[in-house]
Amino acid sequence: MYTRALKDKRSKTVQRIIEAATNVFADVGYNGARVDEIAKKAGVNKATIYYHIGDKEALYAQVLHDVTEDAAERIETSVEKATTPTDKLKAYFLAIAQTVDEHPSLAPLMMREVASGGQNLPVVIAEDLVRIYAILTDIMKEGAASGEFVPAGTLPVHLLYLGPLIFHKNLEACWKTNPGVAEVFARLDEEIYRDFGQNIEARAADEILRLVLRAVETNRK
Amino acid sequence: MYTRALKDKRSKTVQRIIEAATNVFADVGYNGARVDEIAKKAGVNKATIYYHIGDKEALYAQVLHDVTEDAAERIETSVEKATTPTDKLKAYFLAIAQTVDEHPSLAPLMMREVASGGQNLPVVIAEDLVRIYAILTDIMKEGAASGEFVPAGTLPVHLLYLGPLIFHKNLEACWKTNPGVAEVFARLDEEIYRDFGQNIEARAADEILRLVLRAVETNRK
Amino acid sequence: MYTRALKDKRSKTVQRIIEAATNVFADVGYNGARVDEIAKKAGVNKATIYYHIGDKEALYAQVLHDVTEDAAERIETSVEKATTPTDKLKAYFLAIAQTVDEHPSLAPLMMREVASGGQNLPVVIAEDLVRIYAILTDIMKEGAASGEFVPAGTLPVHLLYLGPLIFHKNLEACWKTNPGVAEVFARLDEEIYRDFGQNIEARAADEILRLVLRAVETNRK
Amino acid sequence: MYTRALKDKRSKTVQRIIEAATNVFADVGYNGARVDEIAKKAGVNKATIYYHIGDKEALYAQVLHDVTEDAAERIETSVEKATTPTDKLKAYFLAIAQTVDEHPSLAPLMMREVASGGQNLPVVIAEDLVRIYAILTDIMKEGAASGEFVPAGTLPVHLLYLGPLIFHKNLEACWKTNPGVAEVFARLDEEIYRDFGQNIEARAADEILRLVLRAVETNRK
DNA sequence: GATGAATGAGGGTTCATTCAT
DNA sequence: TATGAATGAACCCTCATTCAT
Repeated sequence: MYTRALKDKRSKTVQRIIEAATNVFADVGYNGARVDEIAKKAGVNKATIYYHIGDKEALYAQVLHDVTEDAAERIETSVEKATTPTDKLKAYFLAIAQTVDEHPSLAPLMMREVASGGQNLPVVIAEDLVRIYAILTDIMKEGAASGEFVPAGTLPVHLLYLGPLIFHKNLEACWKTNPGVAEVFARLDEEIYRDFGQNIEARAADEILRLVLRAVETNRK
Repeated sequence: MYTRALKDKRSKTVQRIIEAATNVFADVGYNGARVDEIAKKAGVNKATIYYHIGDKEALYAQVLHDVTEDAAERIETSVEKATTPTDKLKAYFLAIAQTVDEHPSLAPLMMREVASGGQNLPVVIAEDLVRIYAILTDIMKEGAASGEFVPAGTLPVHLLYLGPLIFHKNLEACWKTNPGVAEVFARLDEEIYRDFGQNIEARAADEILRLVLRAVETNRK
Repeated sequence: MYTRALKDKRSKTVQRIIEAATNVFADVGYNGARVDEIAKKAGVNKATIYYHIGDKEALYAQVLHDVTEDAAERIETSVEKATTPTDKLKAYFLAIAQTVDEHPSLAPLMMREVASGGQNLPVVIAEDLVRIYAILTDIMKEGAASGEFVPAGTLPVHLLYLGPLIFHKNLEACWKTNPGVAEVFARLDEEIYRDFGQNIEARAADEILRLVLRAVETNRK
Repeated sequence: MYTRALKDKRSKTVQRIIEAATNVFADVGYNGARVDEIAKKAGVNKATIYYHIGDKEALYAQVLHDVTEDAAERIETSVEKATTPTDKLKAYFLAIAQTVDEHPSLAPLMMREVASGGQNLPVVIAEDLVRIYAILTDIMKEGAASGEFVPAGTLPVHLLYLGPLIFHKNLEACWKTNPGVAEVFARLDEEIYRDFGQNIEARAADEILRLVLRAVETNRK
């Protein structure tokens, strides 16, 4: 909406910087990221980043805000369209999954941020997260009131879906990146595939969603 | 057992180094950690670390291995004592929770490692993880065979518990560390406490366990 | 020629770095050289060296290349002007002597490089040396064919002049530098001076040239 | 003689240290040598070296002295057996060649020492060298007096043989060590071998000797 | 608006040397 | 006599940041 407009008004240079920074931060985290590399990937001089955006921390904040804001908007829109608590909950989770899918940088970014105790987390981002969190709080209250859901805290439920999802996303990267580890996990993959009788990567999000709904809903399938 | 004996045989110096390194890595991750600081916290010269253990990477491996090996042993022992699949699953999860509780560094360490795609993950650690993973595979197969569990992949179930647990552990740190973020989340906390009518921190692990069991068991309470 | 032009286009900073590096490498060799000292002597920050040139090895390569390239060009030009094999041979040797004279760093640099088995010798330099070597090969063939020279391998003849020349150049430095050694050699110097009836330093190159020509030429004087 | 006796009296430990040090210094020079590596190759603890011999510099002096002393003795013995100046000169050169052959470390050691202006050269060594040098001075005087030799300075003649010899010895190492350089020089080797019609390595010392004698003798073959 | 050049402040690692045992 | 442990002092290199142009 208005934030979108703001983003579109950004100059080509700034856009390229943000994009490059997003990728680099996602790949190697805040501490691992090099301003040099971001500048190179953006095709601009290092000093240009300082001119347009500011220091490394400001750049990081910008990158995080871009994606959390997007997530908040998408979730709000999705949930509004649903009617029953169950449908709203599904919409909430699916919107999260979609965001994570479309922003491959989000998963590692979040994990790292959480892992570091939010040291580099700007307040703007926290507000985005609160906005998202509030939506689920409403859904859970409504579901518990109607008897559709087991009474459960917002945070546990949120994490029950987000935790496995993010972990799984990052594990895929682990398997692809680290040859030594990949080799060791190879045996497991076979078993996993056999368990599901199909490709685990494609099914993982669905499977997690199924389990979380079983945990929350009173009505068993 | 024998690994414990090995650990106990370590010299005072090595013990102090490992301990300091564990804390520093947990606090700021691999990239953020400074060998200088680890040495200082251990009360030894920087070169002493290189003499006894090796470079930064070797030190990291040692730290990770110490805790994953411990976890693997604890889980194996716990699960062996249980009989039914449900009890075994509970034992499995509780042993994980205990390990995470006793090693406050484990949660951030794991998140960061996963977030970075296992870039710094030594193969020794991967083997520990495989060992753990194999235990759950057996439990899930047994439970599905006896009809006690819904058929479910090992990985989703593992992550369904570990994901929320680790996330929650780290979030506690976030709340305590970051003043800006803490303030924003303050409102949420109130609601959460009201939902449960008690201290969330104490209940979180239990609540997650309850939900995961609901997700997996056919006979839900 | 064109390489000269290239060198002249170098910025003041780069020129100062190369110059300082040349001196330091010549004084203490590759292993003994300290990047810090080179930076200090060049009057630039250490990082500036890395910005403009690269790591220590690249700097060394640049320094060596500068002088070997110069030598190759000078020798080629000199030899082209001569006609008979004997004159060409003299021109070849004199050009070498001139280069060694004008680049006081060359002698120690070469000895050290040869002494270390060419461990730090970049391929670019090797190519310069081959270029030089090829010239002598032609001269020797021509001289042997015309009957002016004894048949002799290129390498022995090259070394027959270069070896004593370089050794002598470095020995001068020994005498000047090391007080203990100088004292011991003092007696010898007296005898040497008496043998020649004049200053050895001034005559050394000439004397070596005379002997080498006697060794190679069929026609005795 | 008496020095030999001294050497034989050295304990096994000291012998092993000296031997290891000789090899290491020859391979990588004084600056490149690591006390750690010498200790390892000698199979003793690093501190043992300090206990028995002293610091790195003392160790270096010991190593150099061992070999120069040996050379001086060998040359004296050889030359004493010869009668004519020509035979004495040959004996002198051959004894040098033998020493260099039997102590593969000597060539690089000398080059490096000379290259560094004798910075690390202990006075004991200088005395050995003077002793050697004095022998040649006598031979040259006798030969010039008898008319067998062209009048020539001791130093030029000494270097005329030693220079090419040492250079050639080290170049062999260059060719074997550095793959990049070896490749470039490959073409030359072919030509050299063709020139001689046989293996250059085996003939090099002979060829150099032949040329030096041609340079010095009045009666050239 | 954009950049090439330059740098201060470390970062990880190495190494000759010492010392208690 | 011999050693494992420990260290201070560097060493090479990197990187976020600034500034003149």
